[in-house]
Amino acid sequence: MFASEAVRPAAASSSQPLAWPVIGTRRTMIGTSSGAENDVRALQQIGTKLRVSRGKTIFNEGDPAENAYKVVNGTVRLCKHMADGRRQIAQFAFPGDFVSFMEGSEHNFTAEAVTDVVLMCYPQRQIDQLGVQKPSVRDRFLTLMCQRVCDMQNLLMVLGRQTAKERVASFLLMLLERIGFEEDDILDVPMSRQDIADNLGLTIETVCRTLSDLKRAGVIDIPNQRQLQLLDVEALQSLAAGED
Amino acid sequence: MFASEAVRPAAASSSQPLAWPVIGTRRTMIGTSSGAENDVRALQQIGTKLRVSRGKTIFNEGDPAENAYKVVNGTVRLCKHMADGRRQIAQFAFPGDFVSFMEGSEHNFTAEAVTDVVLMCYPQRQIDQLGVQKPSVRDRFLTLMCQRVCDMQNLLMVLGRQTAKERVASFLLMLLERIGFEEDDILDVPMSRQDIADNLGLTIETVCRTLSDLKRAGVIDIPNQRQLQLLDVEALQSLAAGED
DNA sequence: CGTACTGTTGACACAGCTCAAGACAAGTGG
DNA sequence: CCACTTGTCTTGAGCTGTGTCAACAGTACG
Repeated sequence: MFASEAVRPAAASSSQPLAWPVIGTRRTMIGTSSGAENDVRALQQIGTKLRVSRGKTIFNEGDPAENAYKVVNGTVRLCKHMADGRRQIAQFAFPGDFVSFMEGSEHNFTAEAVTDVVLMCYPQRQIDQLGVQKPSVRDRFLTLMCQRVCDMQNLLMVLGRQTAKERVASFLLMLLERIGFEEDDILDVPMSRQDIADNLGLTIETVCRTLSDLKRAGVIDIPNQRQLQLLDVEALQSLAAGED
Repeated sequence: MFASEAVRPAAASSSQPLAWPVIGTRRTMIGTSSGAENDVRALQQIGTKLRVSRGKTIFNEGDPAENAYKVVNGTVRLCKHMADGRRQIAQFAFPGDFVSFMEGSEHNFTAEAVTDVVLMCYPQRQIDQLGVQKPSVRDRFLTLMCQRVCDMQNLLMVLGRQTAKERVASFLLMLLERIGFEEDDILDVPMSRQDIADNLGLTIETVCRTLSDLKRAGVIDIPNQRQLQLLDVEALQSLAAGED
Protein backbone atom coordinates (compact mmCIF):
# COMPACT_ATOMS: atom_id res chain seq x y z
CA MET A 1 0.00 0.00 0.00
CA PHE A 2 1.84 3.05 -1.30
CA ALA A 3 5.02 1.56 0.06
CA SER A 4 7.09 3.86 -2.08
CA GLU A 5 6.27 6.78 0.14
CA ALA A 6 7.49 5.10 3.27
CA VAL A 7 10.99 4.46 1.98
CA ARG A 8 11.43 7.90 0.46
CA PRO A 9 14.15 9.84 2.25
CA ALA A 10 13.40 13.20 3.77
CA ALA A 11 14.15 16.19 1.60
CA ALA A 12 17.30 18.24 2.05
CA SER A 13 17.88 19.35 5.59
CA SER A 14 19.56 22.70 5.03
CA SER A 15 17.27 24.05 2.35
CA GLN A 16 15.77 27.36 3.33
CA PRO A 17 16.55 29.88 0.60
CA LEU A 18 15.78 27.62 -2.36
CA ALA A 19 14.87 29.15 -5.68
CA TRP A 20 11.96 26.70 -5.57
CA PRO A 21 10.51 27.44 -2.19
CA VAL A 22 9.99 24.38 -0.10
CA ILE A 23 6.28 23.77 0.15
CA GLY A 24 5.52 22.19 3.46
CA THR A 25 6.28 18.51 3.69
CA ARG A 26 5.26 17.91 0.15
CA ARG A 27 6.34 14.32 0.06
CA THR A 28 4.17 13.31 2.98
CA MET A 29 1.21 15.47 2.04
CA ILE A 30 -0.85 12.55 0.86
CA GLY A 31 -0.98 9.15 2.40
CA THR A 32 0.10 9.70 5.95
CA SER A 33 -1.32 10.32 9.38
CA SER A 34 -4.72 11.07 10.85
CA GLY A 35 -7.85 11.46 8.75
CA ALA A 36 -5.96 10.89 5.53
CA GLU A 37 -5.96 7.13 6.16
CA ASN A 38 -9.55 6.78 5.04
CA ASP A 39 -8.99 8.81 1.94
CA VAL A 40 -6.04 6.67 0.97
CA ARG A 41 -8.10 3.55 1.40
CA ALA A 42 -10.90 4.98 -0.70
CA LEU A 43 -8.48 5.92 -3.46
CA GLN A 44 -6.81 2.56 -3.30
CA GLN A 45 -10.08 0.80 -3.96
CA ILE A 46 -10.71 2.49 -7.27
CA GLY A 47 -7.14 2.20 -8.56
CA THR A 48 -5.48 -0.45 -10.69
CA LYS A 49 -1.78 -1.09 -11.09
CA LEU A 50 -0.14 -0.33 -14.42
CA ARG A 51 3.41 -0.89 -15.68
CA VAL A 52 4.97 1.23 -18.41
CA SER A 53 8.46 0.64 -19.69
CA ARG A 54 11.17 3.24 -20.25
CA GLY A 55 10.48 5.63 -23.10
CA LYS A 56 6.87 4.57 -23.65
CA THR A 57 4.07 7.10 -23.75
CA ILE A 58 1.48 6.96 -20.98
CA PHE A 59 -0.91 9.36 -22.70
CA ASN A 60 -0.69 12.03 -25.36
CA GLU A 61 -1.62 15.68 -25.34
CA GLY A 62 -5.16 15.93 -26.66
CA ASP A 63 -6.21 12.42 -25.61
CA PRO A 64 -9.49 12.30 -23.69
CA ALA A 65 -8.56 12.43 -20.01
CA GLU A 66 -10.20 9.18 -18.91
CA ASN A 67 -7.71 8.34 -16.21
CA ALA A 68 -5.60 10.02 -13.59
CA TYR A 69 -2.41 8.46 -12.29
CA LYS A 70 -0.20 8.20 -9.29
CA VAL A 71 3.45 7.37 -9.73
CA VAL A 72 4.35 4.44 -7.50
CA ASN A 73 7.81 3.80 -8.84
CA GLY A 74 10.06 5.40 -11.42
CA THR A 75 10.00 8.81 -13.04
CA VAL A 76 7.56 10.33 -15.52
CA ARG A 77 8.00 13.42 -17.68
CA LEU A 78 5.13 15.76 -18.54
CA CYS A 79 5.88 17.55 -21.76
CA LYS A 80 4.71 19.27 -24.90
CA HIS A 81 5.95 18.65 -28.40
CA MET A 82 6.13 21.05 -31.32
CA ALA A 83 5.57 19.93 -34.90
CA ASP A 84 9.29 20.16 -35.70
CA GLY A 85 10.35 18.00 -32.75
CA ARG A 86 11.20 20.69 -30.22
CA ARG A 87 10.14 19.59 -26.76
CA GLN A 88 9.57 21.28 -23.44
CA ILE A 89 9.31 19.23 -20.26
CA ALA A 90 7.01 21.16 -17.93
CA GLN A 91 7.54 18.86 -15.00
CA PHE A 92 8.90 15.56 -13.77
CA ALA A 93 6.70 13.31 -11.64
CA PHE A 94 8.36 11.15 -9.02
CA PRO A 95 7.05 8.36 -6.77
CA GLY A 96 4.13 9.68 -4.76
CA ASP A 97 3.24 12.37 -7.30
CA PHE A 98 -0.17 12.57 -8.88
CA VAL A 99 -0.48 13.16 -12.60
CA SER A 100 -3.37 14.66 -14.51
CA PHE A 101 -5.80 15.03 -11.62
CA MET A 102 -8.46 17.62 -12.37
CA GLU A 103 -7.11 18.50 -15.78
CA GLY A 104 -10.33 18.99 -17.68
CA SER A 105 -11.72 16.71 -20.38
CA GLU A 106 -8.54 16.44 -22.43
CA HIS A 107 -4.95 15.94 -21.39
CA ASN A 108 -3.10 19.14 -22.15
CA PHE A 109 0.34 17.57 -22.10
CA THR A 110 1.99 14.27 -22.97
CA ALA A 111 3.17 11.91 -20.22
CA GLU A 112 6.10 9.61 -20.95
CA ALA A 113 8.00 7.12 -18.84
CA VAL A 114 11.55 8.33 -18.16
CA THR A 115 12.41 5.03 -16.49
CA ASP A 116 10.45 1.82 -16.19
CA VAL A 117 7.46 2.97 -14.21
CA VAL A 118 4.77 1.52 -11.95
CA LEU A 119 1.58 3.58 -11.81
CA MET A 120 -1.72 3.48 -10.05
CA CYS A 121 -4.45 4.29 -12.54
CA TYR A 122 -7.73 5.89 -11.44
CA PRO A 123 -10.76 6.42 -13.69
CA GLN A 124 -11.37 10.14 -13.78
CA ARG A 125 -15.11 9.71 -13.24
CA GLN A 126 -14.60 7.81 -10.02
CA ILE A 127 -12.10 10.38 -8.83
CA ASP A 128 -14.69 13.08 -9.39
CA GLN A 129 -17.26 11.07 -7.47
CA LEU A 130 -14.85 10.54 -4.63
CA GLY A 131 -14.19 14.26 -4.60
CA VAL A 132 -17.88 14.95 -4.14
CA GLN A 133 -18.26 12.34 -1.42
CA LYS A 134 -15.12 13.30 0.45
CA PRO A 135 -14.34 16.98 0.51
CA SER A 136 -11.06 16.20 2.22
CA VAL A 137 -9.86 14.32 -0.84
CA ARG A 138 -10.84 17.19 -3.05
CA ASP A 139 -9.03 19.66 -0.83
CA ARG A 140 -5.94 17.54 -0.97
CA PHE A 141 -5.91 17.49 -4.75
CA LEU A 142 -6.54 21.19 -4.78
CA THR A 143 -3.52 21.77 -2.57
CA LEU A 144 -1.43 19.61 -4.87
CA MET A 145 -2.66 21.55 -7.87
CA CYS A 146 -1.61 24.81 -6.19
CA GLN A 147 1.85 23.41 -5.64
CA ARG A 148 1.93 22.40 -9.26
CA VAL A 149 1.08 25.95 -10.32
CA CYS A 150 3.70 27.29 -7.94
CA ASP A 151 6.38 24.98 -9.35
CA MET A 152 5.47 25.99 -12.87
CA GLN A 153 5.73 29.65 -11.99
CA ASN A 154 9.20 29.07 -10.63
CA LEU A 155 10.13 27.24 -13.80
CA LEU A 156 8.87 30.20 -15.83
CA MET A 157 11.36 32.40 -14.00
CA VAL A 158 14.11 29.87 -14.66
CA LEU A 159 13.34 29.66 -18.38
CA GLY A 160 12.70 33.34 -18.89
CA ARG A 161 15.42 34.98 -16.87
CA GLN A 162 18.14 32.65 -15.66
CA THR A 163 21.52 31.82 -17.21
CA ALA A 164 22.56 28.27 -18.04
CA LYS A 165 24.55 27.94 -14.83
CA GLU A 166 21.65 29.23 -12.75
CA ARG A 167 19.23 26.88 -14.50
CA VAL A 168 21.34 23.81 -13.84
CA ALA A 169 21.75 24.84 -10.20
CA SER A 170 17.98 25.32 -9.92
CA PHE A 171 17.46 21.92 -11.47
CA LEU A 172 19.79 20.16 -9.06
CA LEU A 173 18.10 21.83 -6.09
CA MET A 174 14.69 20.83 -7.46
CA LEU A 175 15.88 17.22 -7.72
CA LEU A 176 17.27 17.41 -4.21
CA GLU A 177 14.01 18.75 -2.87
CA ARG A 178 11.87 16.24 -4.75
CA ILE A 179 13.78 12.97 -4.40
CA GLY A 180 16.41 13.81 -1.79
CA PHE A 181 19.85 12.25 -1.37
CA GLU A 182 20.23 8.59 -2.19
CA GLU A 183 22.99 8.32 0.37
CA ASP A 184 25.02 10.96 2.16
CA ASP A 185 25.32 13.64 -0.53
CA ILE A 186 24.76 11.47 -3.59
CA LEU A 187 21.86 12.50 -5.81
CA ASP A 188 20.22 10.00 -8.16
CA VAL A 189 19.50 11.46 -11.58
CA PRO A 190 16.86 9.27 -13.17
CA MET A 191 16.58 11.28 -16.39
CA SER A 192 18.95 11.68 -19.34
CA ARG A 193 20.90 14.82 -20.15
CA GLN A 194 18.48 15.39 -23.01
CA ASP A 195 15.56 15.36 -20.56
CA ILE A 196 17.34 17.87 -18.33
CA ALA A 197 18.03 20.07 -21.35
CA ASP A 198 14.39 19.91 -22.44
CA ASN A 199 13.29 20.85 -18.96
CA LEU A 200 15.67 23.80 -18.71
CA GLY A 201 15.32 25.12 -22.24
CA LEU A 202 18.96 24.39 -23.05
CA THR A 203 20.84 22.02 -25.37
CA ILE A 204 22.30 18.77 -24.16
CA GLU A 205 25.80 20.13 -24.79
CA THR A 206 25.23 23.17 -22.62
CA VAL A 207 23.93 20.98 -19.79
CA CYS A 208 27.05 18.80 -20.03
CA ARG A 209 29.41 21.73 -20.15
CA THR A 210 27.70 23.44 -17.23
CA LEU A 211 27.88 20.29 -15.11
CA SER A 212 31.58 20.05 -15.99
CA ASP A 213 32.04 23.69 -14.97
CA LEU A 214 30.35 23.02 -11.63
CA LYS A 215 32.61 20.00 -11.16
CA ARG A 216 35.71 22.05 -11.98
CA ALA A 217 34.51 24.67 -9.46
CA GLY A 218 34.30 21.97 -6.78
CA VAL A 219 30.55 22.39 -6.30
CA ILE A 220 29.63 18.90 -7.48
CA ASP A 221 31.27 15.64 -8.45
CA ILE A 222 30.13 13.29 -11.23
CA PRO A 223 30.84 9.73 -10.06
CA ASN A 224 28.81 8.36 -12.98
CA GLN A 225 26.24 9.50 -15.51
CA ARG A 226 23.21 8.81 -13.39
CA GLN A 227 24.52 10.06 -10.09
CA LEU A 228 25.80 13.38 -8.86
CA GLN A 229 27.53 14.25 -5.63
CA LEU A 230 26.54 17.63 -4.26
CA LEU A 231 29.63 18.92 -2.49
CA ASP A 232 28.43 22.46 -1.81
CA VAL A 233 24.66 22.87 -1.65
CA GLU A 234 24.95 26.46 -0.43
CA ALA A 235 26.93 27.38 -3.52
CA LEU A 236 24.16 25.88 -5.63
CA GLN A 237 21.59 27.89 -3.72
CA SER A 238 23.32 31.20 -4.23
CA LEU A 239 23.82 30.31 -7.89
CA ALA A 240 20.12 29.52 -8.32
CA ALA A 241 19.19 32.74 -6.54
CA GLY A 242 21.35 34.69 -8.99
CA GLU A 243 23.85 36.00 -6.43
CA ASP A 244 26.77 35.94 -8.78
CA MET B 1 -22.94 44.34 -12.35
CA PHE B 2 -19.93 42.96 -14.18
CA ALA B 3 -20.67 45.28 -17.03
CA SER B 4 -17.18 44.83 -18.38
CA GLU B 5 -18.02 41.36 -19.57
CA ALA B 6 -20.93 42.46 -21.67
CA VAL B 7 -18.97 44.92 -23.76
CA ARG B 8 -16.02 42.64 -24.33
CA PRO B 9 -15.70 41.76 -28.00
CA ALA B 10 -15.71 38.14 -29.08
CA ALA B 11 -12.30 36.55 -29.49
CA ALA B 12 -10.70 36.15 -32.89
CA SER B 13 -12.93 34.48 -35.42
CA SER B 14 -10.37 32.58 -37.51
CA SER B 15 -8.27 31.17 -34.70
CA GLN B 16 -8.07 27.40 -34.89
CA PRO B 17 -4.41 26.43 -34.92
CA LEU B 18 -3.24 28.83 -32.23
CA ALA B 19 -0.11 28.08 -30.28
CA TRP B 20 -2.28 28.79 -27.26
CA PRO B 21 -5.23 26.55 -27.91
CA VAL B 22 -8.52 28.35 -27.62
CA ILE B 23 -10.28 27.09 -24.56
CA GLY B 24 -13.98 27.23 -25.12
CA THR B 25 -15.54 30.64 -24.76
CA ARG B 26 -13.23 31.61 -21.99
CA ARG B 27 -14.40 35.16 -21.82
CA THR B 28 -18.02 34.23 -21.15
CA MET B 29 -17.27 31.28 -18.89
CA ILE B 30 -18.26 33.12 -15.76
CA GLY B 31 -21.09 35.54 -15.38
CA THR B 32 -23.47 34.61 -18.16
CA SER B 33 -26.54 32.50 -18.81
CA SER B 34 -28.54 29.89 -16.94
CA GLY B 35 -27.67 28.66 -13.45
CA ALA B 36 -24.61 30.85 -13.28
CA GLU B 37 -26.81 33.87 -12.52
CA ASN B 38 -27.23 32.83 -8.92
CA ASP B 39 -23.54 32.22 -8.46
CA VAL B 40 -22.72 35.63 -9.83
CA ARG B 41 -25.16 37.23 -7.44
CA ALA B 42 -23.70 35.34 -4.51
CA LEU B 43 -20.18 36.41 -5.46
CA GLN B 44 -21.27 39.97 -5.95
CA GLN B 45 -22.62 40.16 -2.43
CA ILE B 46 -19.31 39.36 -0.79
CA GLY B 47 -17.22 41.59 -3.05
CA THR B 48 -16.10 45.19 -2.64
CA LYS B 49 -14.84 47.52 -5.33
CA LEU B 50 -11.19 48.56 -5.30
CA ARG B 51 -9.24 50.99 -7.47
CA VAL B 52 -5.51 50.69 -8.03
CA SER B 53 -3.54 53.14 -10.12
CA ARG B 54 -1.02 52.34 -12.83
CA GLY B 55 2.20 50.82 -11.54
CA LYS B 56 0.98 50.22 -8.00
CA THR B 57 1.30 46.83 -6.34
CA ILE B 58 -1.93 44.99 -5.52
CA PHE B 59 -0.21 42.37 -3.39
CA ASN B 60 3.28 40.98 -3.02
CA GLU B 61 4.62 37.45 -3.32
CA GLY B 62 4.65 36.01 0.20
CA ASP B 63 1.85 38.19 1.53
CA PRO B 64 -0.88 36.27 3.35
CA ALA B 65 -3.57 35.54 0.76
CA GLU B 66 -6.48 37.22 2.50
CA ASN B 67 -8.27 38.30 -0.63
CA ALA B 68 -8.99 37.11 -4.12
CA TYR B 69 -9.72 39.51 -6.96
CA LYS B 70 -11.59 39.90 -10.16
CA VAL B 71 -10.39 42.37 -12.73
CA VAL B 72 -13.27 44.63 -13.72
CA ASN B 73 -11.33 47.12 -15.76
CA GLY B 74 -7.72 47.53 -16.82
CA THR B 75 -4.83 45.08 -16.95
CA VAL B 76 -2.90 43.38 -14.16
CA ARG B 77 0.44 41.59 -14.36
CA LEU B 78 1.26 38.55 -12.23
CA CYS B 79 4.99 38.29 -11.78
CA LYS B 80 7.97 37.19 -9.78
CA HIS B 81 11.00 39.28 -8.91
CA MET B 82 14.55 38.15 -8.32
CA ALA B 83 16.81 39.85 -5.80
CA ASP B 84 18.83 41.59 -8.53
CA GLY B 85 15.76 43.05 -10.24
CA ARG B 86 15.17 40.46 -12.94
CA ARG B 87 11.46 39.93 -13.44
CA GLN B 88 9.28 37.30 -15.06
CA ILE B 89 5.64 38.01 -15.82
CA ALA B 90 3.83 34.69 -15.59
CA GLN B 91 0.53 36.02 -16.82
CA PHE B 92 -1.53 39.09 -17.60
CA ALA B 93 -5.04 39.38 -16.17
CA PHE B 94 -7.65 41.23 -18.22
CA PRO B 95 -11.20 42.34 -17.42
CA GLY B 96 -13.24 39.32 -16.36
CA ASP B 97 -10.20 37.37 -15.16
CA PHE B 98 -9.93 36.09 -11.63
CA VAL B 99 -6.69 36.49 -9.74
CA SER B 100 -5.39 34.47 -6.86
CA PHE B 101 -8.40 32.23 -6.35
CA MET B 102 -7.48 29.04 -4.54
CA GLU B 103 -3.83 29.88 -4.21
CA GLY B 104 -3.08 28.53 -0.76
CA SER B 105 -2.34 30.57 2.33
CA GLU B 106 0.28 32.84 0.78
CA HIS B 107 0.38 34.62 -2.55
CA ASN B 108 3.07 32.97 -4.61
CA PHE B 109 3.44 35.84 -7.03
CA THR B 110 3.21 39.63 -7.05
CA ALA B 111 0.26 41.38 -8.69
CA GLU B 112 0.78 44.86 -10.10
CA ALA B 113 -1.47 47.25 -12.00
CA VAL B 114 -0.30 47.63 -15.61
CA THR B 115 -2.89 50.35 -16.19
CA ASP B 116 -5.26 52.07 -13.80
CA VAL B 117 -7.37 49.18 -12.61
CA VAL B 118 -10.78 48.53 -11.08
CA LEU B 119 -11.01 45.32 -9.10
CA MET B 120 -13.59 43.39 -7.19
CA CYS B 121 -12.07 42.18 -3.97
CA TYR B 122 -13.34 39.01 -2.25
CA PRO B 123 -12.24 37.83 1.20
CA GLN B 124 -10.67 34.42 0.71
CA ARG B 125 -12.54 32.95 3.66
CA GLN B 126 -15.91 33.85 2.22
CA ILE B 127 -14.90 32.49 -1.18
CA ASP B 128 -14.05 29.18 0.49
CA GLN B 129 -17.40 29.17 2.26
CA LEU B 130 -19.19 29.92 -0.96
CA GLY B 131 -17.32 27.06 -2.58
CA VAL B 132 -18.60 24.67 0.05
CA GLN B 133 -22.18 25.94 -0.22
CA LYS B 134 -22.26 26.05 -3.99
CA PRO B 135 -20.36 23.27 -5.71
CA SER B 136 -21.07 24.94 -9.05
CA VAL B 137 -18.99 27.96 -8.02
CA ARG B 138 -16.18 25.71 -6.96
CA ASP B 139 -16.29 23.81 -10.22
CA ARG B 140 -16.12 27.06 -12.12
CA PHE B 141 -13.00 28.17 -10.30
CA LEU B 142 -11.51 24.76 -10.80
CA THR B 143 -12.06 25.02 -14.53
CA LEU B 144 -10.45 28.45 -14.54
CA MET B 145 -7.51 27.09 -12.61
CA CYS B 146 -7.07 24.35 -15.22
CA GLN B 147 -7.02 26.96 -17.96
CA ARG B 148 -4.44 28.85 -15.97
CA VAL B 149 -2.25 25.77 -15.75
CA CYS B 150 -2.74 25.16 -19.45
CA ASP B 151 -1.73 28.73 -20.33
CA MET B 152 1.34 28.46 -18.16
CA GLN B 153 2.37 25.23 -19.84
CA ASN B 154 2.12 26.93 -23.20
CA LEU B 155 4.23 29.80 -21.91
CA LEU B 156 6.83 27.30 -20.71
CA MET B 157 7.14 26.05 -24.28
CA VAL B 158 7.45 29.64 -25.52
CA LEU B 159 10.17 30.52 -23.01
CA GLY B 160 12.06 27.25 -23.26
CA ARG B 161 12.04 26.54 -26.95
CA GLN B 162 10.89 29.40 -29.14
CA THR B 163 12.93 32.08 -30.93
CA ALA B 164 12.33 35.80 -30.38
CA LYS B 165 10.18 36.05 -33.50
CA GLU B 166 8.08 33.06 -32.49
CA ARG B 167 7.66 34.44 -28.98
CA VAL B 168 6.41 37.80 -30.17
CA ALA B 169 4.01 36.09 -32.58
CA SER B 170 2.74 33.88 -29.74
CA PHE B 171 2.29 36.97 -27.59
CA LEU B 172 0.27 38.83 -30.20
CA LEU B 173 -1.98 35.82 -30.72
CA MET B 174 -2.43 35.51 -26.94
CA LEU B 175 -3.48 39.16 -26.78
CA LEU B 176 -5.83 38.65 -29.69
CA GLU B 177 -7.41 35.65 -28.01
CA ARG B 178 -7.70 37.34 -24.64
CA ILE B 179 -8.85 40.86 -25.45
CA GLY B 180 -9.77 40.63 -29.14
CA PHE B 181 -9.66 43.36 -31.74
CA GLU B 182 -10.55 46.87 -30.62
CA GLU B 183 -11.87 47.63 -34.07
CA ASP B 184 -11.47 45.82 -37.36
CA ASP B 185 -7.92 44.42 -37.05
CA ILE B 186 -6.56 46.89 -34.50
CA LEU B 187 -5.22 45.34 -31.31
CA ASP B 188 -4.96 47.35 -28.12
CA VAL B 189 -1.69 46.76 -26.27
CA PRO B 190 -2.24 47.88 -22.69
CA MET B 191 1.25 46.96 -21.45
CA SER B 192 4.64 48.52 -22.08
CA ARG B 193 7.40 46.99 -24.19
CA GLN B 194 9.21 46.19 -20.96
CA ASP B 195 6.21 44.21 -19.73
CA ILE B 196 6.09 42.29 -23.01
CA ALA B 197 9.81 41.59 -22.73
CA ASP B 198 9.43 40.37 -19.15
CA ASN B 199 6.62 38.09 -20.20
CA LEU B 200 8.54 36.61 -23.12
CA GLY B 201 11.96 36.33 -21.49
CA LEU B 202 13.50 38.84 -23.89
CA THR B 203 14.94 42.35 -23.63
CA ILE B 204 12.95 45.41 -24.52
CA GLU B 205 15.27 46.03 -27.48
CA THR B 206 14.67 42.58 -28.93
CA VAL B 207 10.91 43.06 -28.63
CA CYS B 208 11.14 46.38 -30.49
CA ARG B 209 13.36 44.99 -33.20
CA THR B 210 11.15 41.95 -33.68
CA LEU B 211 8.03 44.11 -33.98
CA SER B 212 9.88 46.22 -36.54
CA ASP B 213 10.84 43.06 -38.45
CA LEU B 214 7.21 41.95 -38.48
CA LYS B 215 6.21 45.38 -39.72
CA ARG B 216 8.85 45.27 -42.48
CA ALA B 217 7.55 41.82 -43.43
CA GLY B 218 4.04 43.24 -43.80
CA VAL B 219 2.58 41.04 -41.06
CA ILE B 220 1.66 43.91 -38.75
CA ASP B 221 1.55 47.68 -38.71
CA ILE B 222 2.37 49.95 -35.75
CA PRO B 223 0.02 52.94 -35.90
CA ASN B 224 1.15 54.00 -32.41
CA GLN B 225 2.91 52.59 -29.39
CA ARG B 226 -0.16 51.21 -27.71
CA GLN B 227 -1.91 49.80 -30.75
CA LEU B 228 -0.98 47.23 -33.34
CA GLN B 229 -2.69 46.36 -36.58
CA LEU B 230 -2.60 42.67 -37.39
CA LEU B 231 -2.46 42.49 -41.17
CA ASP B 232 -1.81 38.76 -41.51
CA VAL B 233 -3.00 36.65 -38.59
CA GLU B 234 -2.27 33.41 -40.44
CA ALA B 235 1.37 34.41 -40.83
CA LEU B 236 1.49 35.02 -37.09
CA GLN B 237 -0.02 31.62 -36.47
CA SER B 238 2.49 29.75 -38.58
CA LEU B 239 5.26 31.76 -36.97
CA ALA B 240 4.04 30.88 -33.48
CA ALA B 241 3.73 27.24 -34.50
CA GLY B 242 7.36 27.26 -35.62
CA GLU B 243 6.69 26.58 -39.31
CA ASP B 244 9.62 28.64 -40.52
C1' DC C 1 9.25 74.73 -24.58
C1' DG C 2 11.63 72.13 -21.31
C1' DT C 3 11.62 67.75 -18.68
C1' DA C 4 10.93 63.07 -18.17
C1' DC C 5 9.70 58.90 -19.82
C1' DT C 6 9.18 55.34 -23.24
C1' DG C 7 10.22 53.43 -27.53
C1' DT C 8 13.44 52.67 -31.59
C1' DT C 9 17.67 51.81 -33.94
C1' DG C 10 22.69 50.85 -34.42
C1' DA C 11 27.24 48.71 -33.27
C1' DC C 12 29.36 45.34 -30.97
C1' DA C 13 30.02 41.41 -27.55
C1' DC C 14 29.18 37.10 -25.73
C1' DA C 15 26.34 33.11 -23.97
C1' DG C 16 24.69 29.40 -25.73
C1' DC C 17 23.80 26.82 -30.19
C1' DT C 18 25.47 23.87 -34.06
C1' DC C 19 28.29 20.61 -35.96
C1' DA C 20 31.66 17.18 -35.41
C1' DA C 21 34.70 13.95 -33.18
C1' DG C 22 35.63 11.00 -29.69
C1' DA C 23 34.86 8.63 -24.93
C1' DC C 24 32.18 5.87 -22.16
C1' DA C 25 28.47 2.47 -20.93
C1' DA C 26 25.32 -1.12 -21.68
C1' DG C 27 23.90 -4.65 -23.99
C1' DT C 28 24.10 -8.80 -27.35
C1' DG C 29 25.63 -12.59 -29.54
C1' DG C 30 29.39 -15.69 -30.35
C1' DC D 1 35.17 -13.80 -21.78
C1' DC D 2 35.65 -10.95 -25.78
C1' DA D 3 34.38 -8.35 -30.06
C1' DC D 4 30.79 -5.61 -31.88
C1' DT D 5 27.04 -2.57 -31.89
C1' DT D 6 24.28 1.04 -30.17
C1' DG D 7 23.13 4.68 -27.51
C1' DT D 8 24.46 8.27 -24.36
C1' DC D 9 27.66 11.54 -22.67
C1' DT D 10 31.59 14.80 -23.12
C1' DT D 11 34.58 18.07 -25.24
C1' DG D 12 36.21 21.20 -28.93
C1' DA D 13 35.79 24.88 -32.58
C1' DG D 14 33.33 28.13 -34.72
C1' DC D 15 28.91 30.61 -35.50
C1' DT D 16 24.75 33.24 -34.47
C1' DG D 17 20.80 35.13 -32.04
C1' DT D 18 20.09 37.82 -28.53
C1' DG D 19 21.96 40.86 -24.93
C1' DT D 20 24.51 45.19 -23.82
C1' DC D 21 25.54 49.80 -24.30
C1' DA D 22 24.70 54.08 -26.35
C1' DA D 23 22.50 57.53 -29.09
C1' DC D 24 18.41 59.43 -30.56
C1' DA D 25 13.29 59.94 -31.58
C1' DG D 26 8.57 60.21 -30.02
C1' DT D 27 5.15 61.32 -26.66
C1' DA D 28 3.07 63.12 -22.58
C1' DC D 29 2.77 66.64 -19.37
C1' DG D 30 3.40 70.73 -16.70
